[in-house]
Amino acid sequence: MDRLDLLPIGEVARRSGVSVPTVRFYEERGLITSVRTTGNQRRFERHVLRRIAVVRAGQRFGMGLAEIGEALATLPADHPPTKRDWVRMSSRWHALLTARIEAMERVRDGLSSCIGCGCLSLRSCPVYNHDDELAAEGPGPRRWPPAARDA
Amino acid sequence: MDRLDLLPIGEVARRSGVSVPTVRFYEERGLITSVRTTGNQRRFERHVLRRIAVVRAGQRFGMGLAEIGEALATLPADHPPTKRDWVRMSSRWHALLTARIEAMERVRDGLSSCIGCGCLSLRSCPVYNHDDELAAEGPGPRRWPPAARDA
DNA sequence: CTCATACCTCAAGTTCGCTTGAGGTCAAGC
DNA sequence: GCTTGACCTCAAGCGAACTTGAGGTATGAG
Repeated sequence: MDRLDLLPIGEVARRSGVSVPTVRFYEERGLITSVRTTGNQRRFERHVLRRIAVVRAGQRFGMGLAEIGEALATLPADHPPTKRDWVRMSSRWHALLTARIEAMERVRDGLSSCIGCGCLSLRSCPVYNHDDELAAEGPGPRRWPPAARDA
Repeated sequence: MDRLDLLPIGEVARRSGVSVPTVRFYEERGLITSVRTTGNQRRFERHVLRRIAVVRAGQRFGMGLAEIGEALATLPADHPPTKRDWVRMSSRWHALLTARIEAMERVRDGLSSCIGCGCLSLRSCPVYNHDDELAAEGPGPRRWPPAARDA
């Protein structure tokens, strides 16, 4: 059964630029899948490289693995995705990214105007008071952005 | 000694919108300071509210507390900062934010062109391969952005 | 057959930015 | 004097995204 065109984990790691434990970790999180050899070793299809590339790209957009996983779930897991699959997924990401960029721009410009007026301590300040639903997110680190609520 | 114009921790928390433990935590990290009453309770000067506002703003820019702390260190800790102090600090942040926004735009636009060519798995892909210094950051969570290395 | 890698699993550690809890003090009103 | 609520300290926990380590198996070259 051990097909030759399947990649062992070290190859996947090398080619995708992540570490071997990270590849296992991504599999554990369901972001990628593998089959096993008769000797219980993982073998990956080539298109997991694309999936890992998507994961890394998503992380650069400030997404968590869970969120990325949802996006990946819209792609076929068994066969390599078609161009249509990519276009669909990535256009959503494009919109999302644009929204986040705009949010950052608002904060940045708020910063300037705020400095102009010297109001940083006031409740009406756009920097101080940009989104006022405080805390209420439970423990764990605060990520940027807290959520994609704006736009 | 217990001055009246100093704020107890609960007031600081309420007015700044963070929790009481968080205020203590920020003090522990040196982001803010306090004096103690005869009964060992914290009392804060009013301008810590501004400092906390700066912390929250910085977090929205994707900065870590350490980085924010460095910025705050350029402000006077003892007396309320002057407008000049703010301008100096915030103009640096403005530049930094602009750089990050531009980086995100590059990634976003790379995403589009990438989809156009269907190359997401290739090493030459601008999304896949945007900054290639991989891993090598030790344990802990990956932050966004990994660093402000670009621009 | 032996040896060096590359792989396996499972458990525990790391950083960040907090929260939660236990157990105790302080301040003010009744 | 008593109770209530805000405060104190210290310790431990959490979620994210991994890394590191211990101890063992597979696979392929010599």
